[in-house]
Amino acid sequence: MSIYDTLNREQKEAVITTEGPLLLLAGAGSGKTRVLTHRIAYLIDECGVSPWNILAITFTNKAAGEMRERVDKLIGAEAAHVWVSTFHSLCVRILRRHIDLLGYDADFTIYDTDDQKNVIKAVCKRLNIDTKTYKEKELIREISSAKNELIDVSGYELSAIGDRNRCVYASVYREYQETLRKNNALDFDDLLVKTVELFRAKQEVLNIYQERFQYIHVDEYQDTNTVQFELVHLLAGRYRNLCVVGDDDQSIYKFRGANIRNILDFEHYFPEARVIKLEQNYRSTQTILDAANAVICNNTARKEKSLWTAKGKGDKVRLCQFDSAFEEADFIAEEIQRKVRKGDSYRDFAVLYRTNAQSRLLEEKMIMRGLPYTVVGGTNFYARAEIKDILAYLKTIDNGRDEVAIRRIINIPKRGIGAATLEKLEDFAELRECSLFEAMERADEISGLGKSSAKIRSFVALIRNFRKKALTMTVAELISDVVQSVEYEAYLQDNDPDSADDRLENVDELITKAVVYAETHEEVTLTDFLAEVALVADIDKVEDEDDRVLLMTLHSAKGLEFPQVYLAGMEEGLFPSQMVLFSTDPTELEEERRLAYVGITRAKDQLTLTYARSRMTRGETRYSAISRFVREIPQELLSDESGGTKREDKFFRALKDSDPFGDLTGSFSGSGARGGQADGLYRYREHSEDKQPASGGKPKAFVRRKATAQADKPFITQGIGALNLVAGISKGTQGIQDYVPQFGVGDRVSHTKFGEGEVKAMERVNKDYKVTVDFDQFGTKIMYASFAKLKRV
DNA sequence: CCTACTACGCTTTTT
DNA sequence: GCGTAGTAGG
Repeated sequence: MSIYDTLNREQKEAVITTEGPLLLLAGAGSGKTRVLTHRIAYLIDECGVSPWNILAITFTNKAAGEMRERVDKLIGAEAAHVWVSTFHSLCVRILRRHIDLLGYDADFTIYDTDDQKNVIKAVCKRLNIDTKTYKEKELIREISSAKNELIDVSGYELSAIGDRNRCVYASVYREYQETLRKNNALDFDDLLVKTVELFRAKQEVLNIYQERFQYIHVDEYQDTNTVQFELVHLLAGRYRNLCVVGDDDQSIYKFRGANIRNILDFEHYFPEARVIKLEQNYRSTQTILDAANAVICNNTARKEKSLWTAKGKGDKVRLCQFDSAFEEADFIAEEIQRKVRKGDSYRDFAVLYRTNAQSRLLEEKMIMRGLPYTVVGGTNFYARAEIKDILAYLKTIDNGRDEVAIRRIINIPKRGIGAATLEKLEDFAELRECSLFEAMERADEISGLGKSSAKIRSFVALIRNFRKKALTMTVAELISDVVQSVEYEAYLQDNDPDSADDRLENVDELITKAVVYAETHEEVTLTDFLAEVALVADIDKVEDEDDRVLLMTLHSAKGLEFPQVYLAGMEEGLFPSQMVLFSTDPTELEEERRLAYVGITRAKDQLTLTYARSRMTRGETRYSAISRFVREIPQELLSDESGGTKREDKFFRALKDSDPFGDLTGSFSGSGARGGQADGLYRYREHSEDKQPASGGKPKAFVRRKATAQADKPFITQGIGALNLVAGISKGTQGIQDYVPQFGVGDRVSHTKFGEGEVKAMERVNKDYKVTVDFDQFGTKIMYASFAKLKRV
């Protein structure tokens, strides 16, 4: 009995086809990760390949982590030498070693979208470009797609000749790229582009990695873009042992430059390629698969395949219609609550939706019923203002050339260095061709600074002092020191007392992350930590052990599976989105349909499609027809269980209706006219024009409670009183976490890092608990319940 | 230089 | 409806 006996015939074949290019068309739930991990095991155990020579590339850290774990389990300690990595972190590792050959320093910083926007803003100002006509977002997108297509500045300029608009883009692209270089920074796209540049320019470097990575695996190949394709192509150029795994039906990242042709034309690029299809699905019931197949077969650009399962038919796909999104959300929360009472677990459920904005209503209803849930996505932890502030300090300490970072913190907390002073510094820096920080160091050479001069001096001294400390302190200690030295807590309190506690917790969590990072990595440098932090996605942090309902976008859900799935907001104009409906490019609708396919195939046992006839979007109530994707599912696979709202007749009439938009929406004119009713959907203003004056401070914020409770123990009895319903989560933050302590003084609790201990004291601090725990091994620690994830034992 | 108010734009998806 | 960015006034 070997580990390979559990594989089916196609899977086995994929595992033993180790030499040459291999395209693995792996349908949803067909066990592709199993195949990949077994293939790696086979290479090592049966073919005598050194783990050192194996590379596996994924898109997310989470996927990389999972694969790493499974490979470890399969082959043990040796697996540590297999390189399992995301595209971006692979590139970071390579660039840290060789980027000096391209004229950057090895300690380059990585810019996220927020940083990019700041650079673009400064660039536009410098070039006198009106950001009203040329939107920053638009500019970023244009530059990003150019990079994804491996078009460099000169290439872009060439292609822009004769086109005024594109000439403006070209000038921004050039200036942007020069700014990044000056700041010794790379954006996400650069990480890939520069690696390709490096390989193309330096054959000797490419040789190293071609020799190193003799067997290359790429997961989610359908989502690769041109740069990634080129990167893989270059790496596999010598040995051509390239195994790519993907499903063209799950290609959903075109907006990010993913090129579906990479998978569709694989055999064209590699004529000697073997192609193996994995069509047996181990996840879903036949009914769910039939529904998925029925939807996806409306697409034209795809490789023919058909999923089947040995599982039975299972329940029908349920359709639930509601009058409003409010009722829809309430139904979902109510039903989950009911099912959990009957014995299901929270973690059995996922609610998937098209846009992040939809999470709001759902969250509210979950809170009202006390269901523990996690929202994946939305604002990334590392994109929060307080985290970015601290990271900007670290970046300034680490890389003095990072102007974006300096500008962010130069006056945070307020130290009297305002726009005017900053401008003088910048002028000086430009004149003397030095960095902004150098200009600050030479502040006494700049005339007209007046009192600011002393303030700048003390800022410079502050940063220098941090740099000195950074040599001996751990990252975590350095963060604490920064927070204390600049009196960041007081700054948060002054700025917005309501959110200060939450924000401080986030800062504490950052410290925790630094500690964990140091524990799990050897010889941690500040540079490493900052890079790690820059490349973390939200989905990476979802912990499987947590028993909570997951709310997320369809995009985030890819690769996951749940016994029971709700697809909410199945409406024309929402899903498929309006943008797509108005696009002249029919492939966009196909991408949207693939998204539907991804959503449907997440469900193992039960799939529920919900649809609201009216929905508030951007302050307007919109009425829409049922999604065409629902209509593409054969009626015999559906059952209407609207949970009490008896509307079957009308509902099915709408479904059967030959008018593609049913009787529920108004005229649909694709005339291209904007606004009003011309987009085919009835709209009207819900609110009277004479709004209440915004006196009395803030508009009534959504009532959010940063707590949940077990369904059978309502939160009130947990000691979190009704007062806590008052808005806890403030601007910019999201991701409501469960922290109702399920323990009290005297209880034994366990902590992920510190092990077990006894609760010595608990103190209410605003919306949180400060818990004092005496740990068996680590002594007494005081921590906030909200993020310590203490569990009673 | 900082604060408070207004106006705008946003919502498709994110490594 | 909400958050951000920009502007006017202190």
